[in-house]
Amino acid sequence: MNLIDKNLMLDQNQEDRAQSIRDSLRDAIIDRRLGPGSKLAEAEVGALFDVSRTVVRSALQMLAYEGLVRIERNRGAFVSNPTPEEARQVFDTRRLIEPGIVRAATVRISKADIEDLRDHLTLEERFMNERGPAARRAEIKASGDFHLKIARHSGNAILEKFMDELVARSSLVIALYGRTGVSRCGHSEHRDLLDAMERCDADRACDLMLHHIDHIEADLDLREVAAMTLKDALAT
Amino acid sequence: MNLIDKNLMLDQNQEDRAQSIRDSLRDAIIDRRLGPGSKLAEAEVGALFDVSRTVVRSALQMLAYEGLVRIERNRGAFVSNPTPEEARQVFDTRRLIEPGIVRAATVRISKADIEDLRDHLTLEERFMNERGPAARRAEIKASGDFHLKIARHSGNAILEKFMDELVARSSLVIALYGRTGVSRCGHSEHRDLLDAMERCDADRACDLMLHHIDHIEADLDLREVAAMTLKDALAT
DNA sequence: ATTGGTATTGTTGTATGCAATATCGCATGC
DNA sequence: GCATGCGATATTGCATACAACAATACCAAT
Repeated sequence: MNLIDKNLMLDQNQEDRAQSIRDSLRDAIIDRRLGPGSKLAEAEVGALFDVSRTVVRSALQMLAYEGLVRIERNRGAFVSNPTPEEARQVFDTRRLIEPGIVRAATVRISKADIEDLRDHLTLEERFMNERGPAARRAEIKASGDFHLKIARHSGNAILEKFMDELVARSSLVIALYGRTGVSRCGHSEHRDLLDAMERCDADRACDLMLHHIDHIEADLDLREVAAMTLKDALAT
Repeated sequence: MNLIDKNLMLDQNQEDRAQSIRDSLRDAIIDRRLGPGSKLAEAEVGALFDVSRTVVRSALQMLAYEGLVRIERNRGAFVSNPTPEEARQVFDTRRLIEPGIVRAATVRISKADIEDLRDHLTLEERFMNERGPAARRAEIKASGDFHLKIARHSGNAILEKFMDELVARSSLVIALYGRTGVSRCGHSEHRDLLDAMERCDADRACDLMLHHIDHIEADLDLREVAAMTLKDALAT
């Protein structure tokens, strides 16, 4: 018993600071408090979190690996601005894997977890009915979280990680190319999806998920964005 | 440990050194020159590549992010040894995304690229007919590369990255749980797959890919491995 | 012989210093 | 007025120093 207690204590005490900085930055990017292109200076971030640049660097590299941040040598880290092509790839990938996730989750999810998701939906709807940019951000965040919660019930940690990345990148894409900011129909679609899952109708749930992703993408305006620097233009 | 390719290092003069160290370690893990559980001490790796621990640390963190290395706080980095459950998740995920990759690649691939893949197949077969552990390693590496090359023709960089991770993790899994080391039927299956792609028969290609993945997984012995330390046993 | 405790050694986590590189401001020339 | 060149400034890349922690060796006691 001494062994176990000790291990638990250590686990709780030692929270990884780089990890928590990563999470904070990640949330800020997904919430659009940090827009695409924003500079993330090591010293500045370090001062905010009261850590050295070493730790900040580590956090930035994680974000770079999942594509939320672009690191340019000797220039620093910037919040990514995905091209329309990258945006398409994000949604193509989601179309490929989310139906499988929904199928797995439909089989495994419990009644209690369905209830939890229903609570989440009412939260989404509350944000939907509020006005203002803060509510808009909360709405987008909650909408992504719905997809992540489903992934968490797929029983597959790898798929879960992939979805983390895809949902985060989707948020960036919507920030850049979204027309209405978030599609109006999104939430009734979430509800229909959940209903199908509750009925254990996996085929229907997959179908709804596919159309849902299509609708999210249809709300984007993926024409090449105008203001491109010469440098970026030549980089392609 | 003879991991270093001096020529490669010289090529990368100004390029990102951490990246090239990551690639070298990655190859060594995939090639099983570094077996699951091996300790990767920062100072040791740094001495081999003639860089400071800072750079090594960055490389190790990348590998940890893609699941090839496990970093334990204050203890260091070790080559992962995936559990049977993780192994199943790797193959479940491959079953989910590789058919889509093959479908996309079948549409987009050119005649010349098909030829290139055919050359790759003859290489695989050569390794298959050789004896000895070096040939075995080369065979496994080439087999994974076949899947990666197809992913590279999907036209989707995100899927490509996901496949990089999945193929690397598969190699680890096969190293741990493989019976014959590499399935005998694998290469004729590769050839059949390529034939279907050449005929632009995407449905057939998807089907072949699914069965191919099943066959790889069927060659594994995923019963719980015996020798578990008490510490690991309590960690679950 | 085994357990428990303590000193020693080695390794990792983080901060910081220095060199290399990019960025910005300013002056100069056209 | 605008562009160009140059020096000052700021920021990153990397190595290293030191602190914190874990692993090991060693010794004493039962």
